[in-house]
Amino acid sequence: MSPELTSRLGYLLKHAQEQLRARSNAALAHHGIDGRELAVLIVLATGEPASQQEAAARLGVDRTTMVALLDVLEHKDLVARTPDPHDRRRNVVELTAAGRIALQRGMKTTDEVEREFLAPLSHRAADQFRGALRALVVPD
Amino acid sequence: MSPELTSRLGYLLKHAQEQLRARSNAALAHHGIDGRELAVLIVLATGEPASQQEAAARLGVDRTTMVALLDVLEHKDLVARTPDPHDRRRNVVELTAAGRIALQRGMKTTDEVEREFLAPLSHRAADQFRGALRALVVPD
DNA sequence: TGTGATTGTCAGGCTAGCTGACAGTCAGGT
DNA sequence: ACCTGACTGTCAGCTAGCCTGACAATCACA
Repeated sequence: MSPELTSRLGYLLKHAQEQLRARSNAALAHHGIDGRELAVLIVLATGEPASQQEAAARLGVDRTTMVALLDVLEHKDLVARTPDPHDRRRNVVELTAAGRIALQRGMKTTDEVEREFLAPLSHRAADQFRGALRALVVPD
Repeated sequence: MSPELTSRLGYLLKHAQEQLRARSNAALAHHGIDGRELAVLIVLATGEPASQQEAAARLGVDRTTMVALLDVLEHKDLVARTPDPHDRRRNVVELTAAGRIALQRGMKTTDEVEREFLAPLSHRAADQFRGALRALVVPD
């Protein structure tokens, strides 16, 4: 392994992300969802019922991307789109009962995957790593 | 921002990677290369002259991906492919003089970008973050 | 009323990466 | 010397993920 490369942040972040993504998706496959879909379920479960655009903004994706994401989740009966009576341009997107179950199981699964992924670090180092990442990503 | 989401490792890693990638590419654009291409230059500069396949392995990409990457870099006159006299199946890939200059400038630029990216962390926390990432990604 | 903004949707394009095939070349056994 | 199998670079074609630009329906407000 090239020593120069493994000290470049870009390389390390890319490969860390890719590796965690692969492991998460493999584990989540048993529940019939992937990491991106689980993230949508999480967003929809927190806070008030959201329009598609609000959900997209919270997740940090484009609203046109959210359309396809919800198409899949709706087809799996994990979320439901209903027209907002107060603003007929909007859809209110909510978890179904099956969606809430998938959310719980998915979170448990990815918790376990994260723990294994961070296993090379001490408990303390893992916490610091998480904190540093959050400080870098979450504004202010 | 959804509090649940910002404590998921997958979300944080993905957005950290994406943000650093965008900043690096913006800064590197002045030198006519992007982050992926710089990574190839780094790989080629470290260790002995490599075949395309060795370079691909060191970089962690597929050999078919390396073909396209080198096509671009060769067209920019930053690398040169020459047939290996000891094994005519192989190409020996090396940096040109312009490639070495681009490498130096690119590394300097991304060093600066990395520093800005890690600015929210203390010097000490940034070092620990780097170390943790390396421990997670680099095998053994 | 009507003018501009907003929402969900879709078509099309782009990037990055993979798989599978191919010709050319090498190595080892017979 | 030959043959079989493995390896190298290359290309075509596919997929996933994401974006831009357009559109109709709807809203807000002068």
